[in-house]
Amino acid sequence: MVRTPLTPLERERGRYLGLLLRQARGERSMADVAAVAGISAETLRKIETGRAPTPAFFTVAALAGALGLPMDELARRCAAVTLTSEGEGAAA
Amino acid sequence: MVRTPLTPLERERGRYLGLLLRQARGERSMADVAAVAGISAETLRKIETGRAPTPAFFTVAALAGALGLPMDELARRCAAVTLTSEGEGAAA
DNA sequence: CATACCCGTGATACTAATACCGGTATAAGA
DNA sequence: TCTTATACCGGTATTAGTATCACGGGTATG
Repeated sequence: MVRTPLTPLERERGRYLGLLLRQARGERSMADVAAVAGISAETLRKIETGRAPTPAFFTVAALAGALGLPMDELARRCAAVTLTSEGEGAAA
Repeated sequence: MVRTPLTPLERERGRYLGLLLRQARGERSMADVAAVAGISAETLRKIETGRAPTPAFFTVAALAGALGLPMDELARRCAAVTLTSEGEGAAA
């Protein structure tokens, strides 16, 4: 095993990141936000649904910019998920 | 071509990101910072030298935390590289 | 000289991100 | 009903990140 597979906790953290991004997107369409961020709508959908739990730094940066979200805020809240290590709620 | 290869500009941006991280590391050793961030020293080396130009979001988040750097600052300065699109200096 | 770090590079292994395609489902509107 | 728009899902293709191993150079210390 050379590259460690993502742990369930990392996947949970990715789902939570996607949830935050989706909430920030609000009423705007995926295609719109993806176009502004310069990524494909498919990729945005995968990130929002947590199927791409560890997206690239600049991908998140572009999304955060398009959504008006501070990245440190995102990272902090996702880190909280990792610390609590609940696994089910991922909310609050 | 399904996944777009990294453009020279994206690689340049990655080199600049690595430069910023290296500057922030200062006198500390790679092994120390990598251990604190929870990644391997080899990976940190690749990121700092720009051989991994688009690291994962949480990887950068862990490094930023270990180095006391704000991620928004990092993203902003790297975005400036992309905008100016110089390609050689990558400094200042 | 030997030992031990620290950094750099290359090769290798394996997983994951990104993108495109087709299909499906749902809701709104003519 | 038919069309359109949006989003979800599966598969597929390709590139890239992450980790380990091995080797080399540099520096410092015994």
